[in-house]
Amino acid sequence: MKKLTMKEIAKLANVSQSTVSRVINGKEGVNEKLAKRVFDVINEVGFVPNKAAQTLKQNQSYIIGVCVTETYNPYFVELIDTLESVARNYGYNILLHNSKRNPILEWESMENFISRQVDGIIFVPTSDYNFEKISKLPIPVVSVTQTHEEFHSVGLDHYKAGQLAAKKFIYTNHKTFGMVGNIPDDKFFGFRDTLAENGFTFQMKNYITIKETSSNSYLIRQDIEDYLDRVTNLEFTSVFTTNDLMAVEFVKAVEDRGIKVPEDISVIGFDDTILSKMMGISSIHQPIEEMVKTTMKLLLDRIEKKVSSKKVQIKLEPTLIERKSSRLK
Amino acid sequence: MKKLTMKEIAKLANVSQSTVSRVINGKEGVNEKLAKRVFDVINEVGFVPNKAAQTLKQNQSYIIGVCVTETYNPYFVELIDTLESVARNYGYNILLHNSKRNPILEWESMENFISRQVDGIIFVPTSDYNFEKISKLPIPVVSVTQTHEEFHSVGLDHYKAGQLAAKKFIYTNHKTFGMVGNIPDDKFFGFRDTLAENGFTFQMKNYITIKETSSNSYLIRQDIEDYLDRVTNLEFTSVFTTNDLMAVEFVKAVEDRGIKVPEDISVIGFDDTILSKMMGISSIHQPIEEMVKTTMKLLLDRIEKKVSSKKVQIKLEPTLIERKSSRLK
DNA sequence: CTGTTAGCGCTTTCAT
DNA sequence: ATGAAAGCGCTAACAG
Repeated sequence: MKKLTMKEIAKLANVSQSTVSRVINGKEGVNEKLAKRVFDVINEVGFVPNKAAQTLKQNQSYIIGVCVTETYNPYFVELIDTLESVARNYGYNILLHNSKRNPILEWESMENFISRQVDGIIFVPTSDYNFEKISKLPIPVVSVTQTHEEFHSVGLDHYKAGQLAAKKFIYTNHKTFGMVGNIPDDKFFGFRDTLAENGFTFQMKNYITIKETSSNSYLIRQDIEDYLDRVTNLEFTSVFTTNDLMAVEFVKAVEDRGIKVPEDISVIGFDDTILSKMMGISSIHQPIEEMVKTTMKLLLDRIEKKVSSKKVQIKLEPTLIERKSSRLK
Repeated sequence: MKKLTMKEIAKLANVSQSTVSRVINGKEGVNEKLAKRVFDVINEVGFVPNKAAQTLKQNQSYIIGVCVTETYNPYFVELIDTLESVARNYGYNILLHNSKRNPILEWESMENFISRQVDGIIFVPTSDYNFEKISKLPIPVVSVTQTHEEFHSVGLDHYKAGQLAAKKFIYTNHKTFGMVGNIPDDKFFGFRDTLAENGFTFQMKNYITIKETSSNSYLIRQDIEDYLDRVTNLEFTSVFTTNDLMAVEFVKAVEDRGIKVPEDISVIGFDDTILSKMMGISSIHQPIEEMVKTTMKLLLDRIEKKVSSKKVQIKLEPTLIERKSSRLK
């Protein structure tokens, strides 16, 4: 195979270059015989048109820029995979970047996207550091996973997810509650508020903080061990974690210390990934397929119909998948 | 932010468009004052050059096409992530495709890569179905993970990996051996041959076949359960699995039937992913970083220096990471 | 040192 | 119905 241009195809088929273009793009009104001759040549030599030239000419690349914050958590991998499939069905390719929770890299990715002429951007924000700049980008942007007022966005209702976990623990007769997470977020507020509404108070000393920089199992485990070393014994019988990685490491850490799950403590994770499935840990399910389809539709509507209007936020419903890590107290 | 062109920057800075180009590309011999004026305008308005135009003009896109076969196995995710990091350090972006083990999709991806003017391709083959066509592509191609004579390729030495597992089992006094995998491959041959060299014969009835289409934990588990239902009791005390997903599902399946790991049976997995780490399963380690760096260097050498020559295969050394799933019989 | 100009491969208008 | 020609944004050869 050699790299070919339409000009050369035109010569081989003995037609003009614009005719080749018409044939390839299925424009009406090309003589059937000519069209066939062109197709034959194309198939024979394996010609594919140069998308850089098409992009330049049409001012549209059929690429969507996707920027995630990490891939260590299988949740994001499933998200990316689904995005790729759905985008492909619409005739788009994905340009994938990983900001690694670094706002500098995040902005670099955005510049790269613009530079590559992507038609739209789907991203998981690192923080609000670049919010203003990103919201001023000259192409449609949708943030995914969590909703933000600054963007079109679709995400799970994290507040409700917290409520769901709290309610489950309360209904199964737990009286003391813990959480594992980074800095308190909507999941925490939902959890805490629901406890409060039911006459319980969340004790901040039962919040196990995982450092923002603890991005893998080993580091998460360290943070949990540090907590466990400090408190000597756990003052709660139920715990809700911010993602499945934390749930897994929490379960392993306490079991190593002779505390039984779920006999001594109930655990509910978050994301419902392969990890919680494998380990039999209860988890809040993320409807990834629905989330991605909604996201893509939102984005393509802005790209194709140029619907701009005001920012829309779409919150999806969490559901709890019960496994063997949680039970009646 | 608005989409801008060099022409508009030129007007704003009151210079010619080629001067803007020179400044952006750091060419020598531009008056400092002019350069500063141009930079100021660029920074003020946030201009980034149109890469589609650059690609068209320079016939080089600084994109590398990457096509993997799946992302359900965390091994591939780590591979992709590392590829992205290393490529970025060299100034390249990654265009990611997933063939899902489907040769039709694989070839579509290759055509897309050519169409997008990627400078080179790194891929994990689905099968040998497209080998001939892919080896004729007009740009450098490297296959990764396993070596193939048809391509420049870098991969682990799978035969040696099989040897390693077999030796471990033999040295720890096992007398009966099993394997879990798709159709027999180099890992199997290394395993079987090493047993033979030590006076053992691998019994094919101890080979648990996982269907090629069983691409997730649930399906793998089904295949294992089918086998277990059929044989009533296991005729081996040691088993080597083709990847960590299989190892995990095997361990869970037998433990559900009251067989203890490692007391009753020793298990060695493959890939040394987060899964085996989490579950404490011994596994053959893949040196991903080394593999990716080697791959990228091989590819960039062909891209930049146009070193063509004959195909080179690079095989990396496997190592065994011992955890608690294997022990002395 | 800087500006003018041609041309990368394509789509699309215009002319025939 | 088909071809000729302009132009997308950029780089680089050429001219001054």
